[in-house]
Amino acid sequence: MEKIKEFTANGISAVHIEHTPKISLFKTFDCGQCFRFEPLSLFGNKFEFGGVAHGRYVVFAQNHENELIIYNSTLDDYLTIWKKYLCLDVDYDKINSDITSTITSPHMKEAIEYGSGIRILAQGPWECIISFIISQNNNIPRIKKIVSAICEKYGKPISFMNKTYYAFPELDELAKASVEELFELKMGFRAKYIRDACDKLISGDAKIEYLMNEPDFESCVSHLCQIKGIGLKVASCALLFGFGKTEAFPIDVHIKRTLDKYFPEGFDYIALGKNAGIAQQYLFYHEKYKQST
DNA sequence: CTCCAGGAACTCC
DNA sequence: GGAGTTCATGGA
Repeated sequence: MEKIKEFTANGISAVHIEHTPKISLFKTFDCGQCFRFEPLSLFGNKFEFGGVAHGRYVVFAQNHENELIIYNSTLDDYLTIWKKYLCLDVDYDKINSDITSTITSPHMKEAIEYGSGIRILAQGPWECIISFIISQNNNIPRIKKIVSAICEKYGKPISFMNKTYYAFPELDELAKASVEELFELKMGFRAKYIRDACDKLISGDAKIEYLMNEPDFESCVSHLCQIKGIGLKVASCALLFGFGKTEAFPIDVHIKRTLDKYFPEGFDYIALGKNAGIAQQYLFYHEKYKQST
């Protein structure tokens, strides 16, 4: 059972939660699902990650896997915003054992153990759509640079400890950008895709509300694929990370590599149902970061 | 120099 | 309907 205390650090309101479900902040913010958090060492904890989410600057910290410290947060913020954002209301132990019993390959088990503690963040739908359009044929450090450039140019400033951060711009803010202005942010051919996403979301050809309410996954994919620059993989990432549609199984170069290498007989992600996205994240993290053959 | 990065559109046959 | 090519950028 969680044990929660509020406190202040350097005049900043904070929350300390003990006995949390297992979570690894390092893996969660290092696994390539989120482009807006950076490692810090401000408050003397073993792991600290700061960034903007839900329109405010926040620092998540921990010293072990069953603990969480949140700076610039009240107890109420934790219960109403951050607990959900960090997916701490979901039973990952059960998900992990369900994955293991569906996919019996030893490699699946190894990937789960290696990625243990990863949580799929509940990020904003709109932010995810744009971020994963940027992600195509791109690498994570440069994706982060481009996304933060977008925020600095079009998002609202947020002040924290004498520094200025920027929120991810709302649709109407980003929609002011011309293709030429976007191109200046070094996103290359993706500029016209961002412009098209803004156009279709403003005109109503594409609707975030539709995606939130439509239960059929394939219908959501088709709906997103109307937008230029969105194919199956980008749509799957947006639906997984931005809409909580965990039946998504995005297949990128790393996943393709790992499926070829360890599952030559095929990988039935449909059989995983709502656990497919979490299994995918374990496989991705293992393939990308574990240094071995 | 070439190759690659959380791909998709375009152009051929 | 598949297979190859192109698209911007920057780091290795």
